[in-house]
Amino acid sequence: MAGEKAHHERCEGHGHAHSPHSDVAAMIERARAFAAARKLPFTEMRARVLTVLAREQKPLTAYEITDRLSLPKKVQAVQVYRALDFLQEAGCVHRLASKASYFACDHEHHPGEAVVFMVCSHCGTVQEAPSDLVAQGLHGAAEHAGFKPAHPIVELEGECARCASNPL
Amino acid sequence: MAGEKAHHERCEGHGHAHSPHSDVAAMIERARAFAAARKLPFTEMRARVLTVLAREQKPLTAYEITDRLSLPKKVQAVQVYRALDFLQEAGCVHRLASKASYFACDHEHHPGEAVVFMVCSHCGTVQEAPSDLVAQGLHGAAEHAGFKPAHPIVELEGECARCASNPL
DNA sequence: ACGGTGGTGTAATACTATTACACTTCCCTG
DNA sequence: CAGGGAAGTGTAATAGTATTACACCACCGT
Repeated sequence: MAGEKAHHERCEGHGHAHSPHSDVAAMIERARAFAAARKLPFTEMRARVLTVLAREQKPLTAYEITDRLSLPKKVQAVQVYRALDFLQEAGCVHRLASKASYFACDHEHHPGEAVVFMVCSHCGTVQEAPSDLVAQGLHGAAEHAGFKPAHPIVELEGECARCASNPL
Repeated sequence: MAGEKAHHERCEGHGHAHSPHSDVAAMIERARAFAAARKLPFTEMRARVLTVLAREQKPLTAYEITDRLSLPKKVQAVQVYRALDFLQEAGCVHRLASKASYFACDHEHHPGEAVVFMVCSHCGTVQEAPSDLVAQGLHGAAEHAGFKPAHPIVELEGECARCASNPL
């Protein structure tokens, strides 16, 4: 558990989904840098989708994003999906498989890392936490099965600290 | 890793998704026992859905199951979803969140256990492997965040041993 | 000017999952 | 054994998620 703890320490600041909105501008900047590095344009649509997600604490479905962007002019879901594809490749947005929804992420992920998405079933917020133990477990299971691992999905449904203490 | 290995040993026989079809009858029997324990009927629809999944090595979508069951008489998706709900509660079927599909599982899962679903991106088969390390990692991440864990989803996309050795 | 890569806008469609309701079966209990 | 309730079925309709197709546009390099 020692390595685990150290890892958490190193990553402190992560997962505080309730903080105001952790610097939307910085997230935009990160996406812009990714685009520049690949010589791809960081278009207005991409910026608008990322901004909507970055302002929200909770994951949104593609259609919820579509609705929020449909003023002043109606936007089609397919446009949002295209932007989401880009933003996911950029690592700025993750898809929550269990809810078919998307949320912004404000920090880098490293290859080989396993990140746990903790989803509150009460308020819907997501906290991310990297876990070396989970990564080792995945690696071990794969090795034992002769399986060549690529992309892990680790989601944990439960109740966040805030909701547990605010019975409401 | 010692505990991990022991766990694997104890569970040997798991995850051999390629074996003929690991005793459809036994899976039916397990579902029947679950139904009996709850004094619920193990109906024909439930048996048909489970049989289709148990014969298949790969996950199927609800609509693929619907198609397979639509002879001699057309079946509606909602009937399949109802049977799937029951079978999931019985622990005989799992949902693969990353693919929105369902597959049969021929062994018991224990509370607190974390099971990795290894999904081959080439042939689509799923192998299951419980991992104590993953369970510990999830628990640790949750504890660190003050998060009360309920239901974990752990899926690992990659290439299975068979596909890796059969380049085709 | 030209061609190519990549994005946009629009429409249509495919795929996944749920709700609603009328009807039946079974059990159990009074 | 009539009545009532829990649980399932069959059917139709609808909600929600994601993709395909295509015509057009903007930028970049030549």
